[in-house]
Amino acid sequence: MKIGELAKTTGTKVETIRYYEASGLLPKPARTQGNYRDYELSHLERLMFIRRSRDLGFTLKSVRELLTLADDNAEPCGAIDEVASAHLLAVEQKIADLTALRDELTLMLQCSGDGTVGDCRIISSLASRSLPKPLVPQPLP
Amino acid sequence: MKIGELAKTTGTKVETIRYYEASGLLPKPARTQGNYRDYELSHLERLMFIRRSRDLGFTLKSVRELLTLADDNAEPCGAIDEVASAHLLAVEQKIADLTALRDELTLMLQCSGDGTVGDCRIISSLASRSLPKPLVPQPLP
DNA sequence: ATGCACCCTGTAGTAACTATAGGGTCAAGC
DNA sequence: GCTTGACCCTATAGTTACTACAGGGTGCAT
Repeated sequence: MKIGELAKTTGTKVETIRYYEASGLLPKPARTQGNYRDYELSHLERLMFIRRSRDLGFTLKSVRELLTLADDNAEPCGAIDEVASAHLLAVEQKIADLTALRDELTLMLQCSGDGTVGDCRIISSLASRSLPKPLVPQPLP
Repeated sequence: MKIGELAKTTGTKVETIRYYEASGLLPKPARTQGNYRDYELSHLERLMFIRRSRDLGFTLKSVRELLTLADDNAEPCGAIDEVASAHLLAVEQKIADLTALRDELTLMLQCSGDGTVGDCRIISSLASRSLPKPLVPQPLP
């Protein structure tokens, strides 16, 4: 299997596959007469694992860890659980952070774009540490 | 005001301030006899604006845009509103993506047992299950 | 024999910093 | 007058996870 086929099958870019090989995530495949990479099923499976882990937001460092653990079939499952749990926690923290951020942005945006920059609430809200005065509906001048 | 003081006041690292100057976000300040940067109040205000925007998740590209718009006091507020709204939308998308991701991770972790890697459900879930859609496609703009 | 799609290596670029190396400045204390 | 230490300077390289060339080789059909 040539690299282009592997790329298409796994939905990965050719350059990315070569990058994974260079960083030691994917073992070097055999080469054809013409120096083309020649992949086996095992490469396909490993690449799928990597892609799926990446889709779930694991860093390459974590993927490397997971692969090492997965390679040792006798290893207790706990270590893997730990990596995954830590990641879940990080994701939950990120969601909390972004939700707080969204709320603040929403508040900031309650001013509509009728006036000019001189009295724009968004700008003043960005300029000062705290949000501007609460929005009170006012008749346009 | 020397760079260290500015850094402390705004909660920014000294290197970051120099980086902002190098990338044109913060105007070059005057220099003292000994070639130290000498900042004014205007620099402090501009840096606060930048930091606050960054805290809200705006990219430096967006911050640059906001600063340009904010500098022109006659500019209608609409353009600023647009930048902020687009960002809010991106944040909301990111939250949705991460939430889906969290659910999948949670599901994956429910299968965790006390066996060994050989029959670890997390590993097999990483190895074979495919996602319906890319969950975390792009970083925030 | 020529076109084309594919493959190769190697390098540099992306975002937004952070971290070093190797030096200069300044005020205080002896 | 000299040293110590805290601060400052520039320039360069490293971080993450790729992506994009440049400049060339291979394989197959026409």
